[in-house]
Amino acid sequence: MEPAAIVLDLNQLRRSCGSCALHELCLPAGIGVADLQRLDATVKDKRMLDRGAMLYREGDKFDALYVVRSGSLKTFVQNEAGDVQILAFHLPGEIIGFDALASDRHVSQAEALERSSVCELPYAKLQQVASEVPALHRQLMRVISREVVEEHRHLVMMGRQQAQEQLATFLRSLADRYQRLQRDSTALNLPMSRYDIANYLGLVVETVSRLFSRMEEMGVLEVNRKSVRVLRPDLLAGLCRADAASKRKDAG
Amino acid sequence: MEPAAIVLDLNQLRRSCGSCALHELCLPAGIGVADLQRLDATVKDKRMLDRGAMLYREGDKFDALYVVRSGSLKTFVQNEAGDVQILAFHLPGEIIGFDALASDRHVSQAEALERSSVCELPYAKLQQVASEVPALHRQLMRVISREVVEEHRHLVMMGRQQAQEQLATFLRSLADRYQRLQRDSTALNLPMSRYDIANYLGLVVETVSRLFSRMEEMGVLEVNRKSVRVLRPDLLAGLCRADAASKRKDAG
DNA sequence: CGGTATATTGAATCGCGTCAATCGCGGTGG
DNA sequence: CCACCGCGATTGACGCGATTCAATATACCG
Repeated sequence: MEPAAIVLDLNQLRRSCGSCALHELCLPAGIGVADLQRLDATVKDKRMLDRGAMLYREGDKFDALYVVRSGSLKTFVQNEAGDVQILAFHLPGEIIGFDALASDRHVSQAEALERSSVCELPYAKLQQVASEVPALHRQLMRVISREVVEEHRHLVMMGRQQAQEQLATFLRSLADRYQRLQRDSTALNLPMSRYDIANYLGLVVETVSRLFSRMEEMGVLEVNRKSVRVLRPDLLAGLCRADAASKRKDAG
Repeated sequence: MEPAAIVLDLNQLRRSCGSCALHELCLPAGIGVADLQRLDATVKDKRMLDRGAMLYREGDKFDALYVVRSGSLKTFVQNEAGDVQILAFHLPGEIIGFDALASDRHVSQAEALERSSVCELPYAKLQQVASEVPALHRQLMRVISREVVEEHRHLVMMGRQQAQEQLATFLRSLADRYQRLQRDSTALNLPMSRYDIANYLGLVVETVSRLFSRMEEMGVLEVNRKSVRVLRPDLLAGLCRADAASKRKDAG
């Protein structure tokens, strides 16, 4: 698959979960030191992905979950006609692949947005360790549940917000995750294209482009292609809320 | 909480998972007979809910999952301003409450759409049994994963389809679930209001109403308030697909 | 340096939301 | 049993926001 040189690099890069910088964001969170070693043993060597490389495709047999270690990925579904809907963008520390648990086959696809690395967690091994380490099981369930909650946010964004609110919400969620990663949450780097952003929000690319321009005029952002500086986080937060009653309050 | 007479009824109605009609759709699916008894022991008495009654609210402490036994519920999130987004409608055999696993508190709400009954699965007990019955664990993971996949469908519907396609897709998904329940999938009974349907799809109630009328004119449906007859399932299926390239094919 | 994909901007169109009026069903009380 | 009331549902007229179509600008990559 990859040149031998790169494979060697990977082996060098191999680290234990215990010493990983993402430790607290990742599966090990809340797991004791002793059990950590057992989890550690299940992690296969990291995989490097070039920009545009697929981590898994729809229909692929499910055999592992993946933790984003560096870089970023997008996950999406695609129908027969080729239409794509992006489900999420994934930053370091985030775990992907849960869609396949139901049917043993992936029903979505994962693609690297830039050169990225992931830790592979073979599910059979993971399950075995989890059966002996209850804390790991709880943690696994928590992580899936977080994904469910995150999708709720996506649904609210698409269903109740208008375009500008959506983009503001998207940027804020990105900023929040930057903060968790100890990055400067006002200096966002957008690894995905405008098309990706538009697709994720259920809009067309022109609308997204116009909104970036408008927010720049308003003095909220400073946009420069993939680099976005948040000049006024307070204003950005304000743009997320629909002040007027949006569409419907309570469906009694 | 409830009158004593009703509580007595509940005790009478108490059935084991093994003899439940929903057996194959519910948590027990794929669990051996021996283990079934252990699962069975964790199920608390059923709860009856009148139309409009809340099963849980946002912020409630998480202590159980629930299986819809009869009737139907809606789950939704609500922001500070009171805006509601309906996440899903739940028919018999479906399990709800997974949103709370992440934080030990519910982040969504569940309300009965009609007089309904649910089986309560206290999570502490469930976890204990699951730790001794690996098959149950796998099944639990599968069920959550199904929820993730179902939300993907909801996202695609909202993000890529226009109003008429959305309503058609909604009706078809309902018909599919009717079929699983061995009900006549061409005679749909909509327990939720037009407001609920509109909210679920990210539309306003007038649009939904107009679409029902239009589909009736087209000869696809026969609509009578809450009762909808599907006259032409083939046409309905056709309405789900956006023939034209909808917004964006591949976000490469 | 040229070719191509990505991004921005403008003008015209249209689908859906908003506002408003009416209908029809279900529950209630006289 | 019927008149009344109230809420959910339907229908029409109108306006706005987002898409569509089209042109141009800018970055990226060989």
